Amino acid sequence: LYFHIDLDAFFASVEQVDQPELLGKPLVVGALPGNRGVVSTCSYAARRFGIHSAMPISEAWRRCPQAVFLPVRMARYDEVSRVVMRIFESFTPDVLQVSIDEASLDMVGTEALWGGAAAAAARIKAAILEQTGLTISIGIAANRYVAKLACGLRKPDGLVLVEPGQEAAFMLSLRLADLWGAGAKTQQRFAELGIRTMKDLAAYNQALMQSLFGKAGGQFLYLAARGQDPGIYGHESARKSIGTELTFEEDSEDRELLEQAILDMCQQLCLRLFQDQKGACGVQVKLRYHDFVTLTVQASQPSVYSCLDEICKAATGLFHAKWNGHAVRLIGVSLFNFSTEARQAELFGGATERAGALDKTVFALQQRGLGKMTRARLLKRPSDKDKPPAPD
DNA sequence: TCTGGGGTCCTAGGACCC
DNA sequence: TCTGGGGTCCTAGGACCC
Repeated sequence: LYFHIDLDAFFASVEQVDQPELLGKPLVVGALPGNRGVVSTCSYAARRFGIHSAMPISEAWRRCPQAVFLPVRMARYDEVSRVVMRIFESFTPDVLQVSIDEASLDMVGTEALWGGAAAAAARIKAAILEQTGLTISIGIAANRYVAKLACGLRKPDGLVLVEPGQEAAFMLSLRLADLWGAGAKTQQRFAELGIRTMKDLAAYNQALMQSLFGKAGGQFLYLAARGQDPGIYGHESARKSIGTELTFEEDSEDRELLEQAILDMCQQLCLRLFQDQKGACGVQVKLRYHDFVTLTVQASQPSVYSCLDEICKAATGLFHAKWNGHAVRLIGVSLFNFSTEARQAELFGGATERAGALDKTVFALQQRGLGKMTRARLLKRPSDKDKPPAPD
């Protein structure tokens, strides 16, 4: 059997563990009121006001001004997440981490150790609560997909077991809106096609489904509707891209400011690349205008970008190739096509020695938390780049 | 004061090659 | 009295999830 485990209102719950006086209160973790942004997670008390994840923070504020609003402390949640995953691993060696707050456990063969499914689930819940103060919800089923859906059914602190052989019947008991993998657009298509229930959906054969929703999409829906695992967590694959993006508090058409944002983001990404000892052959820039129209441009080359400067140049060039001069709401940069033979020597010191040396200085400073490069220094080239940045 | 930031995967269309 | 056809690679956009 598979156990799908989900931490309840994770970010909000961590804040409540760290600040017990917040327990039971409406708590919203995400953007701060007055800023652009959305709710990341909120406590169950906040949900009673109609607040939910991805809601604009202004709307959350309107619904419950007396709520406590806290910023996202991702480093802290990562830390707690690692503790939780380690506890899961004490119950079975086969833990598939799905996200920061979810995991899928293969519990086959652990009966002798932990007893039946219900007993094992109780032990896991107790261990997590005791060691972290957090509650979890667990779904148990013969495949990972059904286990995941079962997990979402009763929260918080839930436990739902789907008896093997009952997968198809279980699916029929769900609402169409609960079908994981069919989001807003697909739900709209369902409505247009007159599909209103899981039963309606399960009536479609595979060929018809694929003609309507594409090869992969149709296959997914066909299997999911029957409670067969469409393979959502199939291959444990390495990360394929890293990226960062920024929504400005006010839309901007200031060229220097936009370029500066790109340079800052390239620097962040380079640091991560450096820490991971990877090289990237591809750069992508993303732009969002005031009207939310979003576009992307990318470029890739046969070999790895060899230094911060090269990545910045590529990103800035892509930006100018796309930007129409209108006010920009968001800029993003990401790197992809990681080189398999990423050699750090080539990456940060080889061909372009000076730039490489500069990069190293920047990274060394950042890693020691000793301040940042100034804007001017990042912007100025090439006369400035021979000198290492002053450490103040 | 509408609409974050981190990702993954799929698809359609054009370029290019044989 | 034309303009095949298949395969692969790349790019941009989009759907979806946490």
